[in-house]
Amino acid sequence: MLDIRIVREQPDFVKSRLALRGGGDEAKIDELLRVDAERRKAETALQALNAERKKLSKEIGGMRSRGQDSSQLENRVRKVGDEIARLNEDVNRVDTQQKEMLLEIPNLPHLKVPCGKDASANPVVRSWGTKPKLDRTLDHVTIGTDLKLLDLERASKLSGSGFICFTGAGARLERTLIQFMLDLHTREHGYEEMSPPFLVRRDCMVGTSQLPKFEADMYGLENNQLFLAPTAEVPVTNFHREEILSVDELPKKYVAYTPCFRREAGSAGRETRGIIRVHQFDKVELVKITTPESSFEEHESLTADAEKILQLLGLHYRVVELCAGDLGFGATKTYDIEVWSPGQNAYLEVSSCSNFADFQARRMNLRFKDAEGKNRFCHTLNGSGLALPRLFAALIETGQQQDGSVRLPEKLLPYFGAGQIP
RNA sequence: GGUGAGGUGGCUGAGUGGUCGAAAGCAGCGCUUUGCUAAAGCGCCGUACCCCAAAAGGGUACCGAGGGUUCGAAUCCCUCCCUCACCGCCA
Repeated sequence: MLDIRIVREQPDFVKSRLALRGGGDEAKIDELLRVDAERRKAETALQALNAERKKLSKEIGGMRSRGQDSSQLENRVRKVGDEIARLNEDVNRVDTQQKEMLLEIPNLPHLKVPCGKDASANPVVRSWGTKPKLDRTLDHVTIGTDLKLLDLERASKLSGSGFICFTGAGARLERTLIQFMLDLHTREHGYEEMSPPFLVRRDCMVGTSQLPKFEADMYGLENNQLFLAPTAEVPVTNFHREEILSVDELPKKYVAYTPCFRREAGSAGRETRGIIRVHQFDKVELVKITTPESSFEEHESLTADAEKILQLLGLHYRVVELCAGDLGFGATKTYDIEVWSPGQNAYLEVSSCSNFADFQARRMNLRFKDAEGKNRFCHTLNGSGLALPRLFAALIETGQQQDGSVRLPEKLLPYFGAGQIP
């Protein structure tokens, strides 16, 4: 949620920043300001009437206690009360309208974010390793099915298309990767492990800005008052919603493994083969809550923490910075980490590391008390560390051998108990 | 799922229709006293929003949330949310 004061004081700046996203949101600003002016006008009038009623009611109290007749005054105040009721409705209506509008406006891209319309304009920030030279290149579906690591046909028998069932060594590899990542982030990177609920309230989904705009992409239950979390970002970031944290407990660093549930309506296309885009997938997520002063620095280290996984697994990847037009709704700055998939002959996004600045914190009223004792909004960040199915795919595609087996990275040996499959 | 008890400031906790944004205590901040510590005394100490060019200042709202009754609601009524206890069911 944007700070209405900034919108009020620098509307042209806000509009020009929003325009960079290319979503047409800058057109909403004038209407928002009109509603804001209306709201403040109605509020001021209401407050004046409230002050009058308060004063007169006290007089009535005084007269009664002295045994005087106050009926004339009471009649007068009753009229004021009627007026208040009427104005109150106006204020509530306009206030709600303004809040709803604010919830639909995306975050401003950070000043240093590159301009560009879509993913093709995302600059590559760095890359690590090189594309492996393979004797043959099968894709993960073929490898996985041949070695009985996963069974997509039977999965669809259970849940329809877009679901994975890992089997045998595949299921073990999935579990191994989760454990490996959690251990690394907790032991080496200083994150606190959390195992949150997978179902979250509507308020939480609004807090991290999945709602109201993207309700169609979410799985809702209980008359849409409860949702299957599309990412651990939702329960973990909202863990401290409506709290005032003390400045010396920041930054908060959490890591959580959860399954993630997404409808991804209308996303059929090139990326849908195999396990690349599914309705349920596992993910280890990193979340930080920081001060405004340190969030960009923390963003860099969070991204590095996620990259470390790929480095230890010896998988080639690159990091791209999202241009303004490709930025997610709530993010002010984002790095995507893309692992190389020999089978797809493409880079696959396995992590999206974003700084939301105070955008989410405003929505969830998450604040901290600074050194001067003032309450200020926190900054929130998150990034996958990492998303499992695509990592799984890259891993078995990169490790595939001439004889049909898959060699696994050494680092997984103590976790997996074998250096290759089968 | 059933029954019951509750939700008041950072915390504890008073307050059942009027001058209550809310007693008191604790914690915190400042000052005085003091060789230091301790102790004591005095003072300060919520948040959001609105008005004002700004500051100073002023105002309104907030006692879980939203409605209602009333001239006036922390206090009475309704709905919802949450917490706790016991019972039932259950991995």
